[in-house]
Amino acid sequence: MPRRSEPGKRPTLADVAERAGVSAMTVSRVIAGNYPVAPPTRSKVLRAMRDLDYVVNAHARALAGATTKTVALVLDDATGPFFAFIARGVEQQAASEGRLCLLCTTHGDPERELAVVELLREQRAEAVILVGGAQDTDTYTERMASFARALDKSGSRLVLCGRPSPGPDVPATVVEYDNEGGAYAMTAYLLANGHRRIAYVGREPGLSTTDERVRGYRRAHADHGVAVDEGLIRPGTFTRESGAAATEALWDERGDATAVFAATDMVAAGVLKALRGRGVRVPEDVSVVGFDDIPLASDLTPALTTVHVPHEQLGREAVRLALHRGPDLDDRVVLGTHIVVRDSAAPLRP
Amino acid sequence: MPRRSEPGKRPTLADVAERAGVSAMTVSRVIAGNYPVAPPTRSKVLRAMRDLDYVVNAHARALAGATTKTVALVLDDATGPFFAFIARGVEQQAASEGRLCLLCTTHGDPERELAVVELLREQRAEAVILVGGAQDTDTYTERMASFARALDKSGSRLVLCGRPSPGPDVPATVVEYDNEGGAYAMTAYLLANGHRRIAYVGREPGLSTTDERVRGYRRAHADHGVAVDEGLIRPGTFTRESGAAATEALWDERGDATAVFAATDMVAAGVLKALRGRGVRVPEDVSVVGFDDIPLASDLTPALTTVHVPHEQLGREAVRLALHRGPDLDDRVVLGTHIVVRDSAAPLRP
DNA sequence: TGCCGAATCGTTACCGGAATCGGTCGGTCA
DNA sequence: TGACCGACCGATTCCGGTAACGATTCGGCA
Repeated sequence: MPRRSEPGKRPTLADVAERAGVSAMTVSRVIAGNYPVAPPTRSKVLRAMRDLDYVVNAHARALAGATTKTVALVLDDATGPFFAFIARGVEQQAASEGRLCLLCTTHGDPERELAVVELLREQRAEAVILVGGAQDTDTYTERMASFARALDKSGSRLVLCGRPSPGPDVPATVVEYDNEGGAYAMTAYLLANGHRRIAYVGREPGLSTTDERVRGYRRAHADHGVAVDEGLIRPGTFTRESGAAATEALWDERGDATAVFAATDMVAAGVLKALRGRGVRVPEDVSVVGFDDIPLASDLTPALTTVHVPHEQLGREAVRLALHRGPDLDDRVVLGTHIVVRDSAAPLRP
Repeated sequence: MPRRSEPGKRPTLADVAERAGVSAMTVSRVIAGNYPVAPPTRSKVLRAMRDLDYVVNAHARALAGATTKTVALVLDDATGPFFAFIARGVEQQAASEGRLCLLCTTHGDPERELAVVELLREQRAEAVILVGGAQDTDTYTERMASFARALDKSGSRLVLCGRPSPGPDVPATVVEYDNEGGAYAMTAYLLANGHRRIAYVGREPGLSTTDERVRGYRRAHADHGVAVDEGLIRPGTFTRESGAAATEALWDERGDATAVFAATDMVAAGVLKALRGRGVRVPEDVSVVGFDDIPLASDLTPALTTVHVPHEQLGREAVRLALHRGPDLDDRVVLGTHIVVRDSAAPLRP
């Protein structure tokens, strides 16, 4: 028998069905829209739905076998310089595919990352998108592989976004961008402008991102027949302070670099600050370039020449690939990067 | 009879129960932990859960009457200058209260906002947090009231964050910050520094935020016995370009302002750029101040003196208030603002 | 007139947990 | 010694949908 609508409760399918004088199944079909329902019946149902202010229960629907229509985005910290752009890409693509987006943060804590993944297993999200963040590479691969398998068992797809692939035979999707190519192009640009002593500032040890960028830096040197001066590759973290400190140290030690390739735009901001403090003019005396193309880059003085990373597209692709997977679609995509020329780099002056 | 665990399926409560040799209810109690279970029984159950790699189904749980443990955050655009900070506050507080966070964006489109609210009604989110964004004030109040009532019927609480209250008798929670007070303090600061002709740049018509700030601006003038020169209050939107354009127009028309109060930091960036273009020195010739205290503020040259808005706390309070409501807790909270003195404002020089 | 298939709609059986209810068992207290 | 209490556990029902299958109606056509 159809459940009568008690006053305090939210209306259910059965309530709508009763009011419309049809069965619950018919109401369900009207909502789904993928099954023929006679027009008069349909309008009766729609009317009842409106009268009762009925809304489906997403959880009941999810439980009954339909998909959850949910993707989850996991990032270090929502306030990171470019996470917002990835989030926008993810949210937009998710919305356009009729999905809702769950947001979690880990603050770079692997333990919390694990807890979050467990939480998302409970949620049965269709995709779990892990974004960026520093990784200790020794356990990274197996951690990701374990996440991928666990999520797979719960019916979710793991997507690694801007993170290295955990290797083959792991049920995960990877969306990366061309770190090496970007660094190569930028280094080649500086070399073509006559620079020969190009410092690389902010090499964070054990971070694949850094390794790839340095690889591009080296390859560009090799292709231009220029030997890399190892003393110009300076370690550091991806912060403004680190960029400033590394620059101070470099100039204290030797002041002969004519260009500085900062590991990130944030590092470049620190580099610029340190150089300004020393009275070094940019780009007249020294050229400075960055990587990422965050909004800050165009706000700096001088506006920063940098490598553009398609953050928003990264997020979009992550959702797209996770949702429609097939034999024709690849499990790994590498998005292109390109340099953006602004005012902080100039040809070498004799 | 307990359902036997078919190979392909995810394990359920019944599977765990069967393996542990107890009833499903007992397993449920072990998980909930709020009901006595004999230690041997408990460990048997825990073991079975581990063996089967069991995870609860959040949707089944939500359906069975427990709460959804979910809050929803709705904002214009994740890449806005301070939305990320609100998002961080919301996510952190949600996480610390054991809730998951749904993220939706509207791109300032009221129609999409409505669609999003409907979607969230289906999700039965415990709280729906609407953040900032431009509002056409004529229909705003009734729209919010309608949202509040609709969500209330679906068991969700509407939270307006940084938005004006829709009035009493509406089942909504409001978390605001002191726009008028911040503008008052900043204007008073400039007046105390000897400035008498203080331009207000970026009054966006029909936006309550603007109205409140201008009110503080006026009140400070009145309290200091200084007449407001209406010609110094300039309209505009909250963008860099608008700030630059308004400054150009103002200086073309009259160049006698000794200080500029920009409606937002972003506007201030435009003001600074326009002044720099005209060779006007900041703060030697003209003082410039902003509102919001976004990261950009400290990156500008000179670093911007501005009004700090506690964005992160705003998000945190939104979740906190929505979750534990009671007769002792208020439905409306106004967070304080305060000025942050940096380098862009100086005493008036004779 | 009678058969057949398409169009519609209802019935039944879950989905995976939580809550209610009731019952067993060991021990306390008068 | 018997009433009573609290810890502990299981059967049952319900939550609000969906999928699969069955039933019914009706027009076309032989």
